Amino acid sequence: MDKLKHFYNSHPRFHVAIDCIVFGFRNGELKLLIQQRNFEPFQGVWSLMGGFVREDEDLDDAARRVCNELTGLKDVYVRQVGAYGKVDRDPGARVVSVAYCVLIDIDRYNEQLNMINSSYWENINTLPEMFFDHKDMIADALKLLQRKISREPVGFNLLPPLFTLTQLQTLHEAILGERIDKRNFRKRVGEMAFIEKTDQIDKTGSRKGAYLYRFNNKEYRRNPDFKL
Amino acid sequence: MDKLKHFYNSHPRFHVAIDCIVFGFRNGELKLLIQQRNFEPFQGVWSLMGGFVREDEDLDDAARRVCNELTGLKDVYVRQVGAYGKVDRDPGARVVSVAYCVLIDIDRYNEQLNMINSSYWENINTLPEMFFDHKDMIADALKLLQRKISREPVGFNLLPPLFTLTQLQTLHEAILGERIDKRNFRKRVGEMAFIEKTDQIDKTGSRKGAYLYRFNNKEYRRNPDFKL
DNA sequence: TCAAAAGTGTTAAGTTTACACCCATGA
DNA sequence: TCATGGGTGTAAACTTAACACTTTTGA
Repeated sequence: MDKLKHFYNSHPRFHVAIDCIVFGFRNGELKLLIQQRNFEPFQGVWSLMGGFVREDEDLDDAARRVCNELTGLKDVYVRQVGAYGKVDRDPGARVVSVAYCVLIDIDRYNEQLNMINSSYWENINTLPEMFFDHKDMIADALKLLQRKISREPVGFNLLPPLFTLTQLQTLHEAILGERIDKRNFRKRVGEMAFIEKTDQIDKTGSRKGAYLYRFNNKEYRRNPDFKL
Repeated sequence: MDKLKHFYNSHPRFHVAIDCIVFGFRNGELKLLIQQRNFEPFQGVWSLMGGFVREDEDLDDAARRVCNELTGLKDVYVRQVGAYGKVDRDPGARVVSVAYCVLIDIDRYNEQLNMINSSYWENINTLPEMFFDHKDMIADALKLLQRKISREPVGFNLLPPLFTLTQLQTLHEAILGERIDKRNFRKRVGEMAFIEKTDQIDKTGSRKGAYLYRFNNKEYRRNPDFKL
């Protein structure tokens, strides 16, 4: 067994960090929660929300914890994007970061956290310069999201429990970066029984008002045919 | 600066390993290169080909090095699958593994390495029980490969420089796990100028002989429309 | 009364699938 | 001469894309 210990000890050890690409959707815009570093070096530089993995924590659990610490939210959609391990990607020490794509309903986010964390929501198309490889992580997370949004019901994690079809369509447009035909989009939504029309109407978006819809996950699991 | 050091030191450090899912293709079968552990604990258990990341090495470079050590090959297709970080996934120490999907032309592999590494090529459908989460890594690597094979010219990395259309089709079938219509497949190949017919004929696969084709990467970059 | 967003079907174009026979060769 | 894999085209089914007007209501 000592031989075993020696075997492991002969190899280096690195810090392992989590970086969260936290997506939100508001006013037809896809936004990211980013943070200003409040310590040297690179104080003031914008970066993703992150934290270190603990000794007794699975990677995925660490991602959920870090995400919870930064947003105050639990039961949030969290998926791994990948590992980033350039030698000098962190100025202070060798750090391997595992990036996670996080989708939240921005209405549930407590804006006061922005004071505490020196963070804010920035439109994904107008991000400032960012720390080392964080732009790469964001690009990869966005690609992941673009790939998933049309094949799995992940978009609903970015919307409130009740949403209009215009909101849903605008969300898809913001993620895919292209316009979608309204009638074709609604035709496809209509074919999916798990996107349920309620009898409630949202009047904030127009004078006429629009029906509110709901994602029914039980119904989705019964018949998971998703294509948008 | 000391404050900075202290900041990093207050967080734990882990071993970071590379695990290679090495794919090969021979006799119409998709195969994986797997290895029998030659040290305790779990001596004799089958595992992926792996190694530890060094202090002065990017993750991707480590993957290429490990892959080179195990196959003797350079300039090989290597793509990250993801990071695997369950607390107890390695019995000896906390190890975070980054899995890499590796595609090689099995003809270039020196079979004598199998003696040295206690490794062998096993059909992907008849793998033995494997070390901890290695089956998960394999499943994820295969999904990645399935996703890519129809949209990018990655399959050619698994074939010799000259190949018949039947070989190419059988490769796709093995990766996707389903039969493909011969005429439809060849129609699509015919539309892609970068899959070039040579005037050479392979007689090993049939009495009649089949034309050999070649992937032209320059031509592909000129007009990268891939859809198989 | 008018501006602004909601809602609603049809047709053409393009893509995908299904399908069967002849050919060339070596044994 | 025959068994084996190589090579070839067409038509139907399905999917996707393009397109414009009416409705409701608050200001």
